Amino acid sequence: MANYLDELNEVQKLAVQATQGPVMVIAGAGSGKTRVLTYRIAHLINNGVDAFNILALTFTNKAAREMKERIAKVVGESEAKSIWMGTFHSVFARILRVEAPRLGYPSNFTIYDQQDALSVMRKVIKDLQLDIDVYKPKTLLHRISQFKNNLITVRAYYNNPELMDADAAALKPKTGEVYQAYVERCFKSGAMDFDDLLLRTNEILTRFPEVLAKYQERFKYILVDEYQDTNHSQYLIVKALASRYENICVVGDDAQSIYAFRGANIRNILNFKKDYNDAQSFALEQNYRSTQNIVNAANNIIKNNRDQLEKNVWTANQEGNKIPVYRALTDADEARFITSKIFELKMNENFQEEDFAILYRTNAQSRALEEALRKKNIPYRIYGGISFFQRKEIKDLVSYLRLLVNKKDEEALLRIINYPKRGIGDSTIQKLLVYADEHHLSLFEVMENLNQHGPRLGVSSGVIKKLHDFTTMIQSFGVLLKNNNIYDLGLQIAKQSGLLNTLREDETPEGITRMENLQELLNSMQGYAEEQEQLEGGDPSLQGFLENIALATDADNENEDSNKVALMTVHLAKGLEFPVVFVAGLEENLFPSQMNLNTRQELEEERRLFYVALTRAEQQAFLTYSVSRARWGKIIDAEPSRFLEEIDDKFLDWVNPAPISTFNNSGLDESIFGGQPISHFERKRPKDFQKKKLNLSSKKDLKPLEKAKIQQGVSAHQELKVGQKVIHDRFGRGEVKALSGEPSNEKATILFETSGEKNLLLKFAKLRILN
DNA sequence: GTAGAGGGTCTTTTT
DNA sequence: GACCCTCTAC
Repeated sequence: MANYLDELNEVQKLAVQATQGPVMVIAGAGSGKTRVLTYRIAHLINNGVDAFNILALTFTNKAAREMKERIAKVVGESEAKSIWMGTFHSVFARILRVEAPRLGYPSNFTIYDQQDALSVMRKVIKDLQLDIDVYKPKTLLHRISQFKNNLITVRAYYNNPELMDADAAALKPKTGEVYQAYVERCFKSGAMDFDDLLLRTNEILTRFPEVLAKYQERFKYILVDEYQDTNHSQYLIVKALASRYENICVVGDDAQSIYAFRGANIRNILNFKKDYNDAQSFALEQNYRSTQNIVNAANNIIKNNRDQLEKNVWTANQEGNKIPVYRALTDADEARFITSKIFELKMNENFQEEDFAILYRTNAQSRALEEALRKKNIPYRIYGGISFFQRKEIKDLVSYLRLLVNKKDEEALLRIINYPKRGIGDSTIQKLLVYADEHHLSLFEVMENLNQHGPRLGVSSGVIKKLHDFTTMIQSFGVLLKNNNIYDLGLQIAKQSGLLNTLREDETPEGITRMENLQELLNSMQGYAEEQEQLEGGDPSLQGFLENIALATDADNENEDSNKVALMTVHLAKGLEFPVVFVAGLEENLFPSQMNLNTRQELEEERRLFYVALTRAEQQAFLTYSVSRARWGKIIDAEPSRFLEEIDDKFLDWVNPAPISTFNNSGLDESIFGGQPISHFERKRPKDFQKKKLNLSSKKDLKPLEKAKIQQGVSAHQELKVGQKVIHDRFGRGEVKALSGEPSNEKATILFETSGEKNLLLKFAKLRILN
């Protein structure tokens, strides 16, 4: 147990041993960051620091859990348990359970997720009678999130002419009113959204010095992982808590800051030394994860960014293979390539499914990949997307539970008041809402006192009865809550509310899945209760369970140790590593995203994202792009990502630069650009062509021309002649027997030596001509 | 009060 | 192609 220091290199060791005062660790990709954090905490404890005085903030729940396990191995289970370790959101939610009443929130406040927040926002905009096309709920929610993350409260907003002018200029002069109404509505429901968890923590630490002092004393040693991704609100919390003892250690990598859209401020890490003059800093530069080729290629990419701290990531690992770059014709083709590579590597090199990850920029890209994986019977798991707890059937049952914990939770109530159907329709609900508002009551308070309020609602006695029945049912669940564990409670609610029956009636495959999901939720309730009961200081309560799932992410779902290919966005892959990584969809407007091309900062973030993607790979990386892709249900053209050209060709292996049957897109008027036929040249010297083309693409004004070349450059008619010998990836050698079809849809009849005669669509068949 | 059809919008990433 | 909203018919 004492020899953990021997497992560290010199710099790592110094970072672990510098226990006092502010410390910054800049940790390059794969440089053993987690190891340093883990051993640093262990080292603190071994040197007499009370585990109880340590606060460690991580980016995901999973990271916290894993670190805790590793620490337990060094210092023992019971010590490790006392450390406060978790995400900002979960740690401060826990603190707010105690402290939030100071701000008028109930201690059993609900945590509104994105869906809830969106739904509140829609109602707010409707209430204020604003044009929903101008006041877009999502946009406003994002704007308000920015306000909150910068500690701009409603009042601060109204005191800030610049912000108000900006919103007025954006034709949204009522933004302040929306903000205010949104905040009030959440408050009335006893609910906090994600940003509130940080904002309200800040508010409490600022307004109540005695509370601040309490937590400063408690958290004498603070560690923050992924510091480059903290936002201003998080930054201020850390700063306040650390200001007494200044035993703060931040770990991160500016090159991996990828959450600006969520308010992350890369300046926090860039300016750490200004915040703490006497800060020691350490740079971990040796990469233990990846091959030289991967590390070098990644360095090629990131050096194009202007805003960054000096560092030189290197590795002593073996050189490794070059990184294949595959040019696909369609997204399906891309998926096919990836899956066949997986298949091949599994067969030939003894890889397991779990050794592979397929990373992409947007969740929507998973579809084509899934289809291809299913076709080849390769087990996979998708991370992210719609998480389990966001599913309708799950949220329905959870809403019953939420209402039990917090009767003011309006989102929950409105979701279930008429689901399953019990004849309480929109007009009734509207009347209830208006009445509750006028009398400053919550909806449920009105419903609990129907004797008093019922006659004044202006609804029929039949409806009153229905409302009464619903209220009685909820109250009876409240009784169950007192006498049962949460699993039994959940089961009873599912039965008595009619949810279970409604789902059972639906015998479609989707319906059956929903049923299974509900069962899964109940299982997880049981699992949670059992686990927490065994845990010292555990919280087996319903409230604890709800908080847990509100802040859970998909990646946290430790779904047994199944052997599956992982599919996820690059964002989700941060902090993970895989022997073989595919980065798919390396196309302009996709990666980098078209939304992030407006400023240098945005583009640099996309570049960091690509850097993160590539550095996930240990032994082998593959990069793929497609010249056409289905988006918005339409097929659109695509050009290779500018990031590909940023990597030196000596690290890359262009797999199939120019198949003769180029995708021929008819959407663009080819006559505009004219066209010298360049196809001949392309085919003979594919690599040069690639290079040239990519270089061209960096010059903006040449883009249209370059595009035109891709589209009409290599017409199959120019290339293919009857009698020509060709080779096909799957069918092998053959001879062209006939050509037919429109220019955009040409077909060739080819007699293959082994597979017989085939009729192939040239835009999909990858043929090479044999001379 | 409900169900189903049709039409418009949207997707970049997430605690 | 998914989702949400609105409209229409019962």
